[in-house]
Amino acid sequence: MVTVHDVARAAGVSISTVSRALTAPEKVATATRERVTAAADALGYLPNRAASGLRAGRTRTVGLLVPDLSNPYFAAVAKGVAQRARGHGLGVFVVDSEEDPALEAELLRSAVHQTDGVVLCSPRAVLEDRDVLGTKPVVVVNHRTARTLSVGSDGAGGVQLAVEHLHALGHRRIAYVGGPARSWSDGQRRAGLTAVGARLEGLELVPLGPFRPDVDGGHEAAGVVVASGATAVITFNDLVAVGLVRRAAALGVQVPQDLSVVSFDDTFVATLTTPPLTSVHTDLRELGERATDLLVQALGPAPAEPTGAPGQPEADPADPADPVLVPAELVVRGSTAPAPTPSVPRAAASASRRDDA
Amino acid sequence: MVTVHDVARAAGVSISTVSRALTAPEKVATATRERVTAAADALGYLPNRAASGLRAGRTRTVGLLVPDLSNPYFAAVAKGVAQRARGHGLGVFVVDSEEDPALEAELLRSAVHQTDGVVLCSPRAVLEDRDVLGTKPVVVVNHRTARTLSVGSDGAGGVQLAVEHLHALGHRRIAYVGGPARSWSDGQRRAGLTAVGARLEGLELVPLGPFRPDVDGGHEAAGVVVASGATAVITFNDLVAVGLVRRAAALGVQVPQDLSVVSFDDTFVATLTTPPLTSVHTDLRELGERATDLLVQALGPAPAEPTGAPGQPEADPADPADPVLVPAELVVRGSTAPAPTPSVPRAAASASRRDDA
DNA sequence: GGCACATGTGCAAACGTTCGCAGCGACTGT
DNA sequence: ACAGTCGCTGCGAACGTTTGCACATGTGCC
Repeated sequence: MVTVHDVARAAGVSISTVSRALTAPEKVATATRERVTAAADALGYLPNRAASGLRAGRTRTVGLLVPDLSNPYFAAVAKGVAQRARGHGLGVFVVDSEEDPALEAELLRSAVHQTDGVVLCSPRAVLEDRDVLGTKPVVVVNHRTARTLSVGSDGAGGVQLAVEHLHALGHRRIAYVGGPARSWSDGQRRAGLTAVGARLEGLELVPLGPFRPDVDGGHEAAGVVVASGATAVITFNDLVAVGLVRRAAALGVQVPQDLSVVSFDDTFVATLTTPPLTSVHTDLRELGERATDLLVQALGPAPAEPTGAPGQPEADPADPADPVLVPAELVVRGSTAPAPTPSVPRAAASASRRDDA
Repeated sequence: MVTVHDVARAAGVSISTVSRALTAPEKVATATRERVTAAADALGYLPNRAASGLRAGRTRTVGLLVPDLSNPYFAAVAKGVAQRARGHGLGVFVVDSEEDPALEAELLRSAVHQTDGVVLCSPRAVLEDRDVLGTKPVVVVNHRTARTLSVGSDGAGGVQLAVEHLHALGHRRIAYVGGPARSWSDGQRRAGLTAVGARLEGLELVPLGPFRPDVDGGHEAAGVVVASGATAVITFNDLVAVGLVRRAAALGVQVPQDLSVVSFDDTFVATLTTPPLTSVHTDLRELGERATDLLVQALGPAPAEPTGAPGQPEADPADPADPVLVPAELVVRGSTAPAPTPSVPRAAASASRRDDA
């Protein structure tokens, strides 16, 4: 193993100079620096992370805690984190909590302990562990907490895009198939729903659920949606849409002729179904990237703060508890179509109401 | 931050004893050990990974290098690795090479340097870096090299299952839509193809390709497959099958009435299509787990070998260069059906030939 | 020409842990 | 009863790096 000593000997300087030449190049004369760097990569020197972490107090490693690494959603976020971390010269320590809240709490604690900060994805446990959260910066994805920074996708905005799209196609009665009750994302979307409901007149919005966020949940939702009399439906994610479309077909309801469907997430599943799904797209890689950027910013210039508030972004006037939102965009595919003609009278009624406004 | 010193003080022993009580419990008297462990988790002590890694020479961390973390295939393998590593008390340092061979080589080098060993998934680069490979154990997934341990899915066995299934349905002319030319997996499958071709008589096997291992590759393959006159086709993976089924339908060839399709991998994509795909399933989580087990075994009891062969599993008579194979199983769904009747004469012909044998 | 000052470099002390070595008591065999 | 042994524990030195401090040299100013 080649160490600073070897490089120092080769370059004819002391180990301090080597260390400085590589970590704080401006503190060293240009000629010396070049000699050092030349020697370093001639010998193939790579600094020992353990040693530097030990002395400097920061490990140049971030933790990434997800409920399920094999879930394409988290996998995409993880990729964003990994990519950005590498850009910042940070390593990624990845942990899978297996959807278990108790395990998650334990792993969070250990992850925080051996990294400089953690990106916590869609936490399943309520995080109240003050001593864990106080010590190092933690960025939470798809969740809001008073004590940490957070990022999330703009579910409210996404819902509004979806509703506007359906409205433009003439739909006036639109159902929403909700996800897990305690989910922040679901809350965001329901909030967006009421917001757009207040804005666009003559619209009847039918929030349903909670349903499980998978194909089976879609199966269960299908009956309720059909019974609701809605001509269009927005689903919590792609998988729910898949289940819903399939079961609806079994009930004799064709998509998109009889029922328009807009899903959330726009994973590649959306492109595989027949018809392909119109979906609210969020760039999950970007979600991971933004989370990492936020974390890096919180790590900031402070080399090692033993305690106290994690480095506040001083020029940012926004409440740090408000999640940074990654914008949503609507990708229109084959699962949405103009509202079926039988609903024309209803559309006419609502149009007249709109004239009143 | 709570250190061994704090625990030692609380337990009334020296720091050496604390260290031993936690890392080599058998070297310490039972009473003392209990006092130490009690003090340790009363104070919430967690050993500092950097310090222990520095002194002990092993980091208790494994590296995981994948071409694309957001690819569900690798995500599943990654989950297996993460799970098993946790079981062994190891951390996972994850790196995404973004499908770039040059980047992969560089990242491999750095990953090897700061972990105890690396699981390298489906390498895109030829790994010839002797000094990298010599120093720490590396387990390669889906690849065979002379210098490292490896695991892979039993593609040859999988092909044979697929062919037998199709043969039993009366198919006699079966195409194979191959993946990337240099791919180990593709090689395995072609080998399985010739093996089963030699075993079952009256069978015409039509290897095609290489094709890109995605939906577009399937699109391109469709025409060739239809032109080949095969009544059944085996595809390199699910996505290829999706593309193939879709384009075949456009050409007026219905699956499974006119053409039976068996895909590889059995990701959840296989369940989402219409018809759902008959697919050769490999437990990817298990692939990751086996890789990790192999790595742990190579890490073995040896605390820190500076150089030389990575600890050989002494009781294992098999050539360590032979990949450990994870078995494949066939999951039968809707994309396979009895061979269309026009091929009956051919089936009869081959049946008569079989009588000869 | 001497003084303050900036700039570049080296020395040595940490960081928290592990582990070789030695000491110390208790137990065993003769 | 005494030497030898063994089980348990503490001392202190590493591991490779960073960084405060001191020192040497060169530069500008009055």
